[in-house]
Amino acid sequence: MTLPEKTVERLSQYRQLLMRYKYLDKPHIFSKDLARMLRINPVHVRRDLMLLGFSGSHSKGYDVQKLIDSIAIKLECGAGKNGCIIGFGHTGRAALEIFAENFTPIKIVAIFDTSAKSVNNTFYGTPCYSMDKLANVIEEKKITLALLTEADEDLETIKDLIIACGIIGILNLTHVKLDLPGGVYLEEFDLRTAMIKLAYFSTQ
Amino acid sequence: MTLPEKTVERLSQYRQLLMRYKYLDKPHIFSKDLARMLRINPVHVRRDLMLLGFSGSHSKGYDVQKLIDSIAIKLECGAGKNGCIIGFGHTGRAALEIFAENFTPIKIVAIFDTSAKSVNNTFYGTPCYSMDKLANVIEEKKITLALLTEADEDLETIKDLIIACGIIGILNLTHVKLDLPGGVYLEEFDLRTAMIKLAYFSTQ
DNA sequence: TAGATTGTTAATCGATTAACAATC
DNA sequence: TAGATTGTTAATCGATTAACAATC
Repeated sequence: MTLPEKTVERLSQYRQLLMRYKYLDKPHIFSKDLARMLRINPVHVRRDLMLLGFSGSHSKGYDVQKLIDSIAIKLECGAGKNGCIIGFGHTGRAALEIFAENFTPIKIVAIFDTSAKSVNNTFYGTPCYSMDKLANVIEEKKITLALLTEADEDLETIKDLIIACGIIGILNLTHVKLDLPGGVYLEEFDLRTAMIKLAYFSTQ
Repeated sequence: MTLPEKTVERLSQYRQLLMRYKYLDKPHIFSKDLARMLRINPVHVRRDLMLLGFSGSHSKGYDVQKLIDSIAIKLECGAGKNGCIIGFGHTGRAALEIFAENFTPIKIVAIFDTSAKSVNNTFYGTPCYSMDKLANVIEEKKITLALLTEADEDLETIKDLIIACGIIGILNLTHVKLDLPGGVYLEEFDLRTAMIKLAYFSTQ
């Protein structure tokens, strides 16, 4: 049974937060404390954990380590997935830093770029390939997720190519709208649109 | 009357798209064509424009130039707003590039960073200041929007300071959750969470 | 008139939250 | 028992979309 989108978002955040919390050596946590740290409603926490199928205790709250494990099992589906970064400008570099410095269930195993300066070098241990290696590397390394940033090449062409090679999830950080076949999941974020929303709602 | 969030997002995208479309010298456009280019439902377009108070013609569709102007007036509230970037790592640089290369109603007029390499230089014409200038520059340049990226300093302290100086909209690109007083609008994007969502839903 | 399009309402769907029973 | 918390249902709210009248 598939979890709602927002529940998945929050579960991922509960886990991130609890990973740090557990060093406080408190073995249990109440929904209201978890909620306060994430600035959300405690009912959200309890409902999300109910959907996860995780139970707490009326007197002690939720077992921190068990909850971390339970979320990990559900979200990681047992094993980490391989991802790649396409386009190695500032956005691509920012993304790589985040994945290099933090434990996440996704492992970035390849970078693709057109610039001669980057190609054939490694960054945080991740090799950068030229664009014409896209198909080969994605297939060889069994990469299923792609983080798409502004690249010099035509995005539609890149998109068709990577989907043909086995990419089933794309995070599109460019301003270009992509037309995807069924079976490929898309997540998008457009900085420009976010700022315009901000400008509008901050003065309402 | 305040527009729904999603309508504001789409209006901003209609405008971006039409700015390019108008060079095709087609003075009018139908809702279905606009919708197809943005991969959305034509009803969305018509409903959004209804909420904007913009009318089309049954035979010709919508006047492109008039629609661009009408969205601009609504979203820009008459004048561009000043924004700043706090933290000038890769994320901050990626953002600056986007705002330098594209016309948007938001003008980035200051960058703040701790690194001696960046401070006192200008990037795409935008000056970079040291963090201790935050309060002064925000007040002097009448900056109301802030784009927050990972910085060395404590984010809670920065947040309290900039709100006291007049910031009313924050785009938080860090993984830290911010607690904001009423009257300050918040927009957030967390790359890690987005990738985890992608990993989960791409295999459902 | 027939066909295509706009404009608008009502139905549907998902996310949030109020309410409250059950439990410790 | 009283008080606090979990677990769950039902109500509410916002976003999407189906349906259709009005218009060219």
